[in-house]
Amino acid sequence: MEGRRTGGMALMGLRERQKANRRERILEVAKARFQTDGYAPTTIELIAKDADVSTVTVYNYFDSKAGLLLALVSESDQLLIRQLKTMIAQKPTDLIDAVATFGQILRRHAMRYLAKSTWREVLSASIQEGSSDFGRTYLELDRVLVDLMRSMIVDFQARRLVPETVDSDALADCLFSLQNIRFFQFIADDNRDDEDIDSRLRSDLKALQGLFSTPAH
Amino acid sequence: MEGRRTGGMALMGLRERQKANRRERILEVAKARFQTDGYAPTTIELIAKDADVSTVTVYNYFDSKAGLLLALVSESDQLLIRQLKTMIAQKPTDLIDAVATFGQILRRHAMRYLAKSTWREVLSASIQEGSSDFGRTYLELDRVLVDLMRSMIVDFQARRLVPETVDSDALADCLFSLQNIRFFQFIADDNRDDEDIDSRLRSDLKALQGLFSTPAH
DNA sequence: CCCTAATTTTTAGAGCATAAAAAGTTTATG
DNA sequence: CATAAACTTTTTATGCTCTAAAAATTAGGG
Repeated sequence: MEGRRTGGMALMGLRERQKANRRERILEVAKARFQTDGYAPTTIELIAKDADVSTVTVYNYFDSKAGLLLALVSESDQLLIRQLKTMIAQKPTDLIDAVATFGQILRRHAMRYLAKSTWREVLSASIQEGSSDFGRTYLELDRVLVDLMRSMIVDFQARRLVPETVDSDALADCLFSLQNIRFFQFIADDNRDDEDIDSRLRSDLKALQGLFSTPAH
Repeated sequence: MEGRRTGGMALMGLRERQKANRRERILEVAKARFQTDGYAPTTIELIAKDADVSTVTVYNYFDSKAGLLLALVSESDQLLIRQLKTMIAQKPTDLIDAVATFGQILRRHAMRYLAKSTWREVLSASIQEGSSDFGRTYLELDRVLVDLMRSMIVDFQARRLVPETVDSDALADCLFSLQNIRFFQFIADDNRDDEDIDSRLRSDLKALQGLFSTPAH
């Protein structure tokens, strides 16, 4: 999956090495341009010129401008995953807090990497190109994050802080999804800040707790 | 809000009438083309020719191709809202069932209107153009749907089927959001059918019930 | 009936994206 | 080591979305 680290580049033939080089050069200049000039003002032609390739080559590597962006984003996975694992390893005792923190780590990571307007392009593209190669790569990240959420829940269950009768798969998927749609809303609106979404997510969970804590009927 | 019914068209001057006519003509031919030929193959030039205006006029009225699509979608609101109100008026006794039905009505309405691939464009555009005029119009629909969900919850509370201590605003927003992200997933994947999502939504709610029904710790 | 203000059309151009042919390299083979 | 084969990249051409400006049209008031 993540085998694009160039550690073993010496083993590759020249052709492969050049290919990896071009790919990395394109990603590098694209990232720099997107961060400084923004997504829309950065033209493929400019990226191609910076990376010293033709515009068509950029398309050969990344299918589309949005595909290039998605490739860029999925490169930042590792750091995010590490941060989330660290949080889980600290054995939080309150699930609501833990889910809220999970969301917060995601949002802060996202903001450190790209501007909201650029993230709108990412989310937009991930829906549109869900069946293309690059769309799938992005969806893969979601799968990994759900897995992390599940491992966290299983850990809560092991400590008897969550009933063992609960389906951890379903709960992980559900809690991640809830967190994810709040992330969407965070990205969609420039005026929504981190705290805003944090309290929203907490009141979501409080409301659900209130709904189910007194067995209905 | 919904004052674009042309009932009072006789009161308008000729200029206004022509404008309304052009607008409706464009929407009409666009809808027909999107439904028969699909979104991508339908060019603005073709729509303009069908509606007997210039291509630039289409842009004057709807900003973009996606904006035209969003305008089209928000015209189908009324029927959807009526269907949801009918369901709520039937006083369902199980909240989980009711939320699942809510989602089902939404999905079936959507599928009656446009193909999944076209809906992907809609969702994609609604994120991207969240701050533009047409983006706001679409977000407005979400607000109306959350209101419906809230009225349903308040009704449950009046019948003592949901604790009155629960914040109905927060719960409505949360349950709608959960339903909404499952709608997103329904649209994103051509291979996901209605039942698939229905059971997913139900297991979401079951999992949450299981989480909170035994007060943790 | 003419003027003006609003609206549409024309025109030109930038940028994204794709397809096919041409040119250039790398790798494999004798 | 030269040459052929395989693979990439570049060139070239084209279609579409979208914007901006000037030019043409047309409704409505005096």
